[in-house]
Amino acid sequence: MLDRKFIIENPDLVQQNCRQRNISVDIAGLVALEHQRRAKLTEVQELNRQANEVSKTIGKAKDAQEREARKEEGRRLRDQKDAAQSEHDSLEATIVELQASIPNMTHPDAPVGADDGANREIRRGRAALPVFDFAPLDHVALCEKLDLLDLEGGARTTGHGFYFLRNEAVLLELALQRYALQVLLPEGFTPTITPDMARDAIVAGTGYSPRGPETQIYSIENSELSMIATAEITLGGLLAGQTLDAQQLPIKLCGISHCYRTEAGAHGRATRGIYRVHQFTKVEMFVFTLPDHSDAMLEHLCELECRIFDGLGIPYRVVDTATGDLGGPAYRKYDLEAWMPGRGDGGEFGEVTSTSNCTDYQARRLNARFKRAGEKGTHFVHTLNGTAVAISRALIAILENYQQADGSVVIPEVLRPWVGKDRIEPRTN
RNA sequence: GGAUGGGUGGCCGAGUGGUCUAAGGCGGCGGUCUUGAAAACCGCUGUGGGCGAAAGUCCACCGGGGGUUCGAAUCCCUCCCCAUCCGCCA
Repeated sequence: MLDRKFIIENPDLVQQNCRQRNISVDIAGLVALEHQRRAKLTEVQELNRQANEVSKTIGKAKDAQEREARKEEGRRLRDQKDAAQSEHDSLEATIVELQASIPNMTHPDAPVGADDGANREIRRGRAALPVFDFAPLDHVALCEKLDLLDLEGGARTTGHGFYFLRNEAVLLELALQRYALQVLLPEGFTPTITPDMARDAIVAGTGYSPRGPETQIYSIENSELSMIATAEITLGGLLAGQTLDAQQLPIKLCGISHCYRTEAGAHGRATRGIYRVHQFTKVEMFVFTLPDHSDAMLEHLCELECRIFDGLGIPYRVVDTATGDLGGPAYRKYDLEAWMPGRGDGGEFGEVTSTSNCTDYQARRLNARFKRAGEKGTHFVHTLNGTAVAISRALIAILENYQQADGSVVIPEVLRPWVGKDRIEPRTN
């Protein structure tokens, strides 16, 4: 959520930002409503003040008759106040709804454009695109040969979009988690395993809608809990409502969780295999910083993501996400797209990680603040999140890039200590 | 899941319908005194918001939400959390 004062004071900037981000919001209308609301608030406060004054005189009233007269006056004032208050509250509700639909402001260097076609490639990974002297398979075919994945079983027990991992796929999942931690722990991240469910209020505070037709989130019936779509939700929620000392920042967490996504509205873009699934495991970085430090921290998170994929030896490109393609909370976002030889016709890049600087947009809704010693008042922290490893997609990239002519898949060197072998051989039985 | 007791400012803790404008203490900040420090003494002390050029002033906030009342930290409902005991359980 943007700061309301900022919106009121900079309506043109905000309106222009909305246009660039493909969001239609009537900022002038919001400003007019806010002025009405403030006038109403002043009225409420004045009535409240008068009513409080009357109440104080009742205890000191001389006799029963005066007491009754004062009570009557108090009742009258409170009724007036309640009426004004409910007018105020409905204005407030309208404004909040509008305000929540306004996306974050945008980094001046982010490419301007309507959709992902305007995303700007800013970097390539160290590994070159693989050259195969045979026709490379996609991960579904590879998994079948190597007995790594049971999509039918997933569909039977749970539904389309769920899967069983088997054999070396399981070892790879665990190895990827350990590898990600190995890279992140020396960087000062606190390893964390978070709940896979969160209160709806926390889900909403992080910027996701827990319920409703458009939701990406599974919710638990007869409860106020939802399955998390990313550990960003629980890690961000961890400091909801807290006020930190400035010296405690930055707080760098890396959280391991399962992620559950309904993928509502994505059925038209259904993809083969485990590229788009309802459940996967992810190691997520989440950082709370001082406002001055969030730009540099975003670069750092991006650099860590690159380090992880360079270490895996997977070719990738980094794109600076265009204004029209940014999610609401992001001020700037870098996506890391890995080369997936089995995707599309002769290989395509597919998104494997994403890192965003949400500035104070998420913190405002979460009410996560910091305080500088000796200074009056508090400020909102900045929050950033970034994928260290989303297992299902990393798995696709590894299997497809490391496949060999004989149908085997070589294990990336950095994972071998945890997988315990160099290569996944086709099953012969 | 059941029973009981709790949740009050940065912290401890008093407060069962109206001088609560939340006692008292600790901590912190400023001052007096001192060569310096300590002690002692004096003053200050949270968050959000409205109006105002400012000084200031007003409103809200005692775990969250709702209710009763002219008036709620205090009474009622509900939810959350903590502690202890019991049951169940990997």
